[in-house]
Amino acid sequence: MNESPDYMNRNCLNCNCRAEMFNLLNQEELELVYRHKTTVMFRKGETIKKQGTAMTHVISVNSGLVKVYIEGIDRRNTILRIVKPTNFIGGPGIYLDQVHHFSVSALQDTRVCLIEMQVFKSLLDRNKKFSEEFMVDFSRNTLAIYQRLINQTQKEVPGRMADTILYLLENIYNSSKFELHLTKQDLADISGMSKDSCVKILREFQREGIILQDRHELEITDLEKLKRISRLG
DNA sequence: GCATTAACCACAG
DNA sequence: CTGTGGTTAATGC
Repeated sequence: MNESPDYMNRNCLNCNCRAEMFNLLNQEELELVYRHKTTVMFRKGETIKKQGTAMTHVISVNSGLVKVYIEGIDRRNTILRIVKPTNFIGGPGIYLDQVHHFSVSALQDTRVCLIEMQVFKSLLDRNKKFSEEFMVDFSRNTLAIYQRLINQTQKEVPGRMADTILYLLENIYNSSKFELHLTKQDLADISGMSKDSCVKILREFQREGIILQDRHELEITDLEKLKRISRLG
């Protein structure tokens, strides 16, 4: 093995797996990123960042899939978002207290770039367009969390699960049939319900012909009905 | 009260 | 990890 993988040699300038906001940096700025980042491979299940630790880096997801989640009371987790390539993971710690307020772990083998936070901040400081795009990304994520807060507090279990399936369909997999990288516990942690309720409601959806579960594959067979359940709560 | 919902628990595959 | 059934506590007629 004399050859290092392609991504090790590539500088950030030509990289096609960087998060979109980095497109707004010029050559000099991208070289700065290149000098202050490391590219790391994580195996499925590994923890990429741990809630409560010092926030030394921000993350750009190159390949794979990760979950961003809060470790709550009594081993209960709440998944904030699923992040696919090529997206960015920052967080309130950047400007607040330099601490990770959530954990990040790999749902499948995943490659990420870890960019030194001080360098990232200096880029936000010197490049207005870049900083604006960062704000847009941050705001979008915030809005999505607001939406989910409403869904979870004002809908019952079927509506919550319908929302979760629609979220995966529209934001992550973009296909009515996909290999699910999440466990039932993960689905419960996104939907704000117990694992038991999650299993039961998915069975119920299957009985009603809304979805088809086959091992780790999930197919949505009646999208209209799913949307109706989401609407009615 | 009574019915429904969903979490909790124990346990089997 | 996934699925099932019984129990229980909260909520809404």
